[in-house]
Amino acid sequence: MPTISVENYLKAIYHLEQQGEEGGLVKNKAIAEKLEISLPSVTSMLKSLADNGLVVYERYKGVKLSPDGCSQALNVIRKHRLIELFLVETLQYTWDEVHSEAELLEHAVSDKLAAKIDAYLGFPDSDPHGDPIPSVDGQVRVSSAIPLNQCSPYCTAIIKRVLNQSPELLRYLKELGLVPGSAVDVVSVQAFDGQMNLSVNSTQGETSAIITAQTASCILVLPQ
Amino acid sequence: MPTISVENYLKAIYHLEQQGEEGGLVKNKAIAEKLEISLPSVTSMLKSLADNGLVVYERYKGVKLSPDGCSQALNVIRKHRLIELFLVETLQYTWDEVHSEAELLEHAVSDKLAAKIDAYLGFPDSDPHGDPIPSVDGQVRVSSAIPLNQCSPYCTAIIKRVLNQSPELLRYLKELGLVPGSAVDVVSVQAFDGQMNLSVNSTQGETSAIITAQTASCILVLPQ
DNA sequence: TTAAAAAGTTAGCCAAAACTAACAAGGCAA
DNA sequence: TTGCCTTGTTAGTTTTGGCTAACTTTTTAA
Repeated sequence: MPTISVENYLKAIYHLEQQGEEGGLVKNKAIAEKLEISLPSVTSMLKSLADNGLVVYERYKGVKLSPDGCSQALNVIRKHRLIELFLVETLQYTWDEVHSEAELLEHAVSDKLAAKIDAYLGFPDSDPHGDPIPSVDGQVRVSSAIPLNQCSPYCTAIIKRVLNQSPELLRYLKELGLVPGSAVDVVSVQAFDGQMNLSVNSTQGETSAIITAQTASCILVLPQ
Repeated sequence: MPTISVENYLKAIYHLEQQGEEGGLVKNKAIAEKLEISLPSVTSMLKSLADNGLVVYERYKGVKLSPDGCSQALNVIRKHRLIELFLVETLQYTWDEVHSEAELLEHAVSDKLAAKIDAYLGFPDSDPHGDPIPSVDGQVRVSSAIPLNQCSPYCTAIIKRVLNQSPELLRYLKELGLVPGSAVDVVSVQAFDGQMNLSVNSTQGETSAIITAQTASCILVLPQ
């Protein structure tokens, strides 16, 4: 069984692979920053992961997950997301609280418990942030959702996912009704800084919101 | 925050203090056996725990928990038992499966999560085995229940607790209806080996069971 | 093209928590 | 009381996974 530390590295590498360009290696620096660990520590861990066949490591270039490493990463991410949804569904956690709890629990939940949670929740597609829940065999549903800041005025779209785990941001978005499932109309976009004026149709009714391009880039939507 | 290893030592010392005589020190050997760890490892950890004020350690004699160590032990045990009950209540775990899951999860559950589980379960007194759940401030309800093997023929009693986490034994007892809440009548006791012939009144109805004195000693009952 | 900055590596260190081997203390039986 | 067996301790090693300091490679910008 991999250690907690190994699981965290695999998860970090997986996430960084997702956000980097197709086929590119993940840089050591990026891992160091994500895990808040020194660069030499990363180098030494990558060697060890490579020795164990979990990553393919090219000196001075970076790493990518091996098939084995990828499936282990997905198993942890699966648990993380199942836990998040479970905490919201059963214990009335809010979507800004669950990430940090899941970050600890993901390493202590057995495959059996994950399967029970999955069944209890009715085999859900995604967690409270809209992040897809990998299946037991490592399949991840892909989505064609795009960042909201790429939408033009008069565009109408449904929010599918929020790519940020900051509790402050999540509380702010919830306040504005900007949560998965809500519909947004792009009323206008500031030419010079991309600030967006939105009309939001959420469970809280019809409201309006003004957010920065930066914030909008974390919100993935499916234009209608 | 204490490490998982430290939490396990504190928990083991607590349990051994409970089963030893009042005021006696817990022997290093007992800890080593309980945690399946070598004696020198125990010695060195006890020194470290003593340095951190978690135990009072007397060389060559043994240890006892300090007030601080005791409250930390109880906090872990509280989480363990809440998790056990939660798994049974929400995810249809059986009482023989929960101990090993809780053994891992107890170190990853935050105080906040424990409090939410506690509230969700309606502030329960005890876990599925009848073990008392310590309160947040470290209070443990005491019970006057006695081992079933100390009961005489014609005695009628209610099962309060089972002092054993072996899945095999637990499945066997469940089969016989010997679970907390069931009523037992002692029909007869073998003079030479203490084997007990019981009449059991459980949710499965009226049945009979023959168990060894050893097994009976794990079953705590309140005579009526 | 080249020098400086950034990123990556190596070497060496530390702490936690395990281990074995060897020695010391304590307790029981003859 | 003595001697042996059990228990406990010390000393020294290992593994994991961090760290800093110093050096090397790669990238970037002048």
